[in-house]
Amino acid sequence: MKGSNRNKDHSAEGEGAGKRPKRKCLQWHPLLSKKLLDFSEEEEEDEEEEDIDKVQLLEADGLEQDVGETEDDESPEQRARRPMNAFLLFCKRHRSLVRQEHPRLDNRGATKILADWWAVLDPKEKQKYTDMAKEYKDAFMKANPGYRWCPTTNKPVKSPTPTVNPRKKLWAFPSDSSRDLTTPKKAKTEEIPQLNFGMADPTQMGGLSMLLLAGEHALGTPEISSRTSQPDGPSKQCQASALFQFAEISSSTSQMGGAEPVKRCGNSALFQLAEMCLASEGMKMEETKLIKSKESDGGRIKEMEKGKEERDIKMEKSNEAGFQKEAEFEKPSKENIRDPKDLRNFEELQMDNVMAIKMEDPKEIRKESEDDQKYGHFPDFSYSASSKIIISDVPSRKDHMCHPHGIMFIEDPTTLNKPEKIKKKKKKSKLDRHGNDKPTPKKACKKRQSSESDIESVMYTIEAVAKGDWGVDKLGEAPRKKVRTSSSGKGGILDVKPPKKKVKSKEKKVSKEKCSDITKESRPPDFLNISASKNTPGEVPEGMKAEPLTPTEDALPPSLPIQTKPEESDCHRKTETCGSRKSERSCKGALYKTLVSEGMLTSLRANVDRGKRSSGKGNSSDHEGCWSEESWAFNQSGTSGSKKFKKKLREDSFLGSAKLDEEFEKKFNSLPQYSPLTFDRKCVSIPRKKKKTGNMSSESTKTSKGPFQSQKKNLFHKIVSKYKHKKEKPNVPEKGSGDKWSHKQFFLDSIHPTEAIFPEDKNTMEPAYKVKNALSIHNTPEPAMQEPLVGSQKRKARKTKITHLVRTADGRVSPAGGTLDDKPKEQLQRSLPKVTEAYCSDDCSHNTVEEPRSNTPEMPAVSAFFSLAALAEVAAMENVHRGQRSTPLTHDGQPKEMPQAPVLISCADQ
DNA sequence: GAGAATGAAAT
DNA sequence: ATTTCATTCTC
Repeated sequence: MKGSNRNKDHSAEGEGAGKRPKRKCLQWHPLLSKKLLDFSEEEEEDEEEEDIDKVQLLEADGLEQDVGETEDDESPEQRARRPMNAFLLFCKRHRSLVRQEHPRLDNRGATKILADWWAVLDPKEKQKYTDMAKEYKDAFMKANPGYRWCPTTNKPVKSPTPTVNPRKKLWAFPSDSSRDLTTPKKAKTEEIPQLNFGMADPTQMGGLSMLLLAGEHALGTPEISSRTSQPDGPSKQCQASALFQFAEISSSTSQMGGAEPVKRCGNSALFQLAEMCLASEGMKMEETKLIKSKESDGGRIKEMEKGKEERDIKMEKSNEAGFQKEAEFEKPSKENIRDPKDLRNFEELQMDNVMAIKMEDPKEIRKESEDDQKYGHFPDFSYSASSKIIISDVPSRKDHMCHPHGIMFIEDPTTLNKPEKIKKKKKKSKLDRHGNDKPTPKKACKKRQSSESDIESVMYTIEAVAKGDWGVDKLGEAPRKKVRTSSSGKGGILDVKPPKKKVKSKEKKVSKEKCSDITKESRPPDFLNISASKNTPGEVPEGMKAEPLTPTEDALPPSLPIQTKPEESDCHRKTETCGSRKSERSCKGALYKTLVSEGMLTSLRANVDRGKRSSGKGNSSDHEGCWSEESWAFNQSGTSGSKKFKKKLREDSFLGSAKLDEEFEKKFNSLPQYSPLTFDRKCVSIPRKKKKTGNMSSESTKTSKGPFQSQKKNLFHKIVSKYKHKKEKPNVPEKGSGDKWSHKQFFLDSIHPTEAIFPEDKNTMEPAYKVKNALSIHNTPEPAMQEPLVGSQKRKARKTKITHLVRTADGRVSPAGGTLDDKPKEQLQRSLPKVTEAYCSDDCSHNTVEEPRSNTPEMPAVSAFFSLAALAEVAAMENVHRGQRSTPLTHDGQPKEMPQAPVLISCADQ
């Protein structure tokens, strides 16, 4: 896609100014863009030359502030993109959902919807995003002290053209220094992998490096900067926010690329990532059953150094593998690259790279041993990062993928080497992990699980957890829940750290004991963990089933701890299965982990109980099934839209930015994601409120202003457009959307929200409604007052007006502006609005805790949690609701029911 | 490339 | 107060 862009860039560069330079603010490195492009399209070689050119260009641009912080190198590049604000984060996270819900809508429409959602979003939830944005911004600023937002006036002439590609999502951009290293060259020279390394390190790492810098600043510890003192870093980092950690990771990676890859690799995150990669690869290999498996094992083995039982076994394999490795070293990477399509190839490449690295830099590795200590601290990060990266790569299939992998590998190798010596310190954890890493292939799981089995497994796991069986230990250790909760409560960032530690410990234990096969299984857990970080719960199963490659990876982020137990059991049972594919067990384990991490477990447990009591399994089973399959898709996407996400991953992957993105994403993913349903309802109800205030303010402002007329025009225009959108929407909200959501989204939502899970997901939509109805109580506390002060008043005004535009039950649209209009609506909604709000899955969780604020007489205030009674009510309501739908208000219009009707209406409105 | 949203920063 | 630009991605 962006090839054209690249061309543009070049031309632009040459031509210079162009039309609009994007302003310096954009940080995008021309190099990166070019490189990326090159990679994708052409070969590595070009990159070098281009890079040079780019550099020059950059220099020219450099005038700007640039930031310099980092080394500069390319000051111009330094400019990173300005950090996203809360709203943007929200958009990024939910856009995919919106799109899914409303495929027809174009981005604009989606954006509008997102804006509506945002407007409706509970302050608490908003705050999460705000915090995240702030955190990121802080980190960013630290990293780039000199960074100016954008010099509005200045228009740096040159910069613009180069920046063109920008849109790719890079979060951060690279610190120059890393880039300077330009490891890429090395890579380029010979093997793709190397190139990848180089590429990845400098450019991609840049963002990370920035983060690192920020972290350093924040911490005040030189360590990071020095990198040498990495060991300290971790601990401090831990203290620091997740972003910082990311930064560290990135830095480590960048360093790798640059000067001393090996050492950095040694660093915790990288190391872990490497391990993860290896493990994952190994897993895949095993799946394939081909030689590859051997290789992977060898890689692992090295990592395993710690010398556990597994290690020994692997050693044997490794010997064999090693053989191949050597052979491949020389060229295999290239070949592999060519074949990128095949995942296998990728894996092989990665393996090769790793091996090569090890071979080359054994010395460094030793040095890194020091770093190993660090690992203990950060393992999680690395995992997540690695896992994500891998995923991205896989999906991409393309050569670009290679880059990321290469990077990853590099890190890994170093780490591997280090571990041997270091073992003493904290390796255990790592080792365990390694063992775990091997997790079975997701695919297998999927197939088997396909439907019932998965569900059963899930149920089983849930039950077990509830009982405290294996789950207990895990749970106890498993911080995930905590994390989740914390994340839900706050930002995901903080949460991240704790879990990591736990994971390691767990991992260690588990890994050892398990069989070699187990090792495979163990791997999945890692994935799970990752997923957990993100959000995706049921990933495993799905990944297993179809296109396991990309999806599976995403789906299964690593969650070490949990895996262990399941794996063991699995081992017993299914060593056989293990060979071919993951055993159900493994899947379960992964699932379990995921659940735990997500915080879903608790809710699931509750649901299960309910299900048993109240209705039959059917629901639960369905639910689970749905979960596994559909959830998976979501997982793939990462929390956000699956498809989109994949695409992104691909792009990112080549950029190398993938890592950064991933890192960022983790946190980003930690952010709650809300189901459309919740928003829809809210939108209906809330808008009004806003309208009141908003209208007032907006109107007043408008009137006061001179531009009023122009605004009017705009308004009109917007209204029209909006109306259009709404047209499309209406369908969605009701059933169509519901169906879509039903499983997938619903689950997703439930995931983040932690607590709020609705037992009867099977029907998804319906249940949700029910629940909502039941919950009705809660509701909109804030909305009333909320005034969208923020932003330009104009915008608000517009928005408010727009929002005002609401459809009445009749279906006609009434301009929102009129407060008067609201009345009728309010009356209708009165009952509803509250309910609707309450229903938001996310909100529900919160709400539940809080209490129903608004009490609508009608709806009994259901306590936050659904009791059986509550469920029953909901069910009843739902039935009623349905009835109404089919035939509007057939019943006597009991006051209570009325609310429901409004709800429907609201949906329609949307 | 425009545009749709919000928000933060800079002017 | 106003202008930029951050993200996303169709048209």
